[in-house]
Amino acid sequence: MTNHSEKEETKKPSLNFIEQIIEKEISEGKHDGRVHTRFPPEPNGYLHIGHAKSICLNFGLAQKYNGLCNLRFDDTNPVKEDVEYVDSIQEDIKWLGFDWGDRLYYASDYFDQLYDWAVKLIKEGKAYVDDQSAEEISAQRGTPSKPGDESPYRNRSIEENLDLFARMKAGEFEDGARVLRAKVDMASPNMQLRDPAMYRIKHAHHHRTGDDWCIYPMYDFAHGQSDYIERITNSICTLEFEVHRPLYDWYLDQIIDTEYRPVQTEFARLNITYTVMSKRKLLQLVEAGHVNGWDDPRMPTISGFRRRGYTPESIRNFADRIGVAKRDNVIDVALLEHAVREDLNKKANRVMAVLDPLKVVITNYPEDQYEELHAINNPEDESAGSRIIPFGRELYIERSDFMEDAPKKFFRLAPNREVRLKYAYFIKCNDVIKDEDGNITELHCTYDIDTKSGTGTSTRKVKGTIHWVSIDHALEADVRLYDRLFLTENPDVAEEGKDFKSNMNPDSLSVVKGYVEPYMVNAKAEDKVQFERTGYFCVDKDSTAEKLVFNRTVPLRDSWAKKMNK
RNA sequence: UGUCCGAUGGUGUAACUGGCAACACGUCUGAUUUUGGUUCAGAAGAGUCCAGGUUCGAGCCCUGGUCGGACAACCA
Repeated sequence: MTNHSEKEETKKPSLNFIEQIIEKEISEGKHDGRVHTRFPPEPNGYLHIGHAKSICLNFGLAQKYNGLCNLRFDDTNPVKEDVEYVDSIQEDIKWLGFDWGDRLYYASDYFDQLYDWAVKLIKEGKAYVDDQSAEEISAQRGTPSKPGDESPYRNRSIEENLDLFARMKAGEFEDGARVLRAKVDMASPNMQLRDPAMYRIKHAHHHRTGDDWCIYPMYDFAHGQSDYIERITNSICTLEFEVHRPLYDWYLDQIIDTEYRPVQTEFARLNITYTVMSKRKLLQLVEAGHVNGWDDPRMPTISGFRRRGYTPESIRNFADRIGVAKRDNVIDVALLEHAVREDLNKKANRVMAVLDPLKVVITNYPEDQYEELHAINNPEDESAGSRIIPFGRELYIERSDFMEDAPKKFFRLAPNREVRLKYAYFIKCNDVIKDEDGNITELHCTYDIDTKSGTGTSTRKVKGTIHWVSIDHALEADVRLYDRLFLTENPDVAEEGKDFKSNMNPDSLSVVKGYVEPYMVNAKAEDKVQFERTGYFCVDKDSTAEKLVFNRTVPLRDSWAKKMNK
């Protein structure tokens, strides 16, 4: 055995810091070697690519270490939550390729247990009912550098607290009239520990428990306990919950009577250039009509990416590559685009489509004659097979593939220059026809019958190959050309008095009428193709037999355009 | 002004109990190509926030700074 291969075998795959923690726990026999994670969305919006990172992390860890991952809706605030979101979230996770088996849970499943634990805390003198308003409590909380003041209700008798809390539950009080607070430490340097609210009164209809409750637990009083109930080993969340961890542990300390205890670990959330990533901001875009719903292909939501033509594999690969760490990060959107191109290059059939048509008449091709040409569906995948393309006297080519005063390096069509029509013949441009305003309306070309594709009869070579469609056979299609939603790398940096919306790209969507080869007649929603030399496209759900609709997923890399810009 | 967290090429992530800073994206060359795509070959780009210390040896350990982030909803 060579030294080299020995090294290969012994080289450990690099682990992210959470995997290191887990492997250490396993080696120490913690949790009996179990790994059980959970993905805990609040059903108050659609999932975005940042959630995809968390989903891939939590479900991925469970897969890797032979464990389980639960789906748990964190539904403790009925005024913001809705079944629409419960449904879309499940659909998106499944689409991404993950499965929670029969472990679909809701924090609201635990409301009775949570209530009992709250009563227990009251009985132990560790919780009290506060009659003050939210404003008063807030005023007493102090600041990060100044300790808070204790509530005048902090030392009520246990009996009175028990009575008041029962009456809160019974609906005797109005929203906001009272709140149950944990008695921790108003002088704690950690603001989260300054007697945090455990329960608040909300006479609101809950999407699952209906009108059973009019008091609802806060996130902090529900989350750790839910983890505990589900026997979660690793409770993984984003960095902003780091300061909550002492409270997470404090609540657990009050209720735990086993050796087992869940551990919270935090990682940095995902940011992407030219994108905003908060549900609040995305909701604003939807509600203000800046986009057409949560699944608008310009949205960084999972449903938006799905409609845009991204594959689950590409998103999972992306999540893999960005890694997991604790420092703030901004991922270049080019990495995401690379991930889709890489996947689609292998999977998407090639098809010819002209998006900005220029008519070409092949003057030496007989009128009313047509022929069928043979085309490869995917040069990267032989099993994709081949198809037939109709060719005739009148064609469309891309306007950008013709230049009247072409530089030497322009390998496309120009007066007296020759190009190959992909899968067809060489053509030479003889005449440029213009209207009275000088706009080019038509090209007259001649073709060379000896250059037919695949015959090998041509001895000449030509530098460029362009795509085309036969006018008589092409199908008309609406093609939606999507571009980035924001003009600046960090949309949150805005001028004085303005917000992220001032950085929106006014041209993030343009719809053009294009022509595609007849092969696409039976295209179904979410079908993905590459329009040869243009980009990857996906059939939109708005598409019908009468009117095809395509969304541009991502353009092809274009080194020519790059050169032209210099 | 308190507590907690973080700092490695342009970006992101690695570097096992200290041992010549690696991989990916991006950028740039060149080759191949019936997609100016793909593929292939190659290049440039950091000496690891700063200052001390421990050590034969520090990105990793210690001390002190600097900078950045999080925390003051009856949101999650």
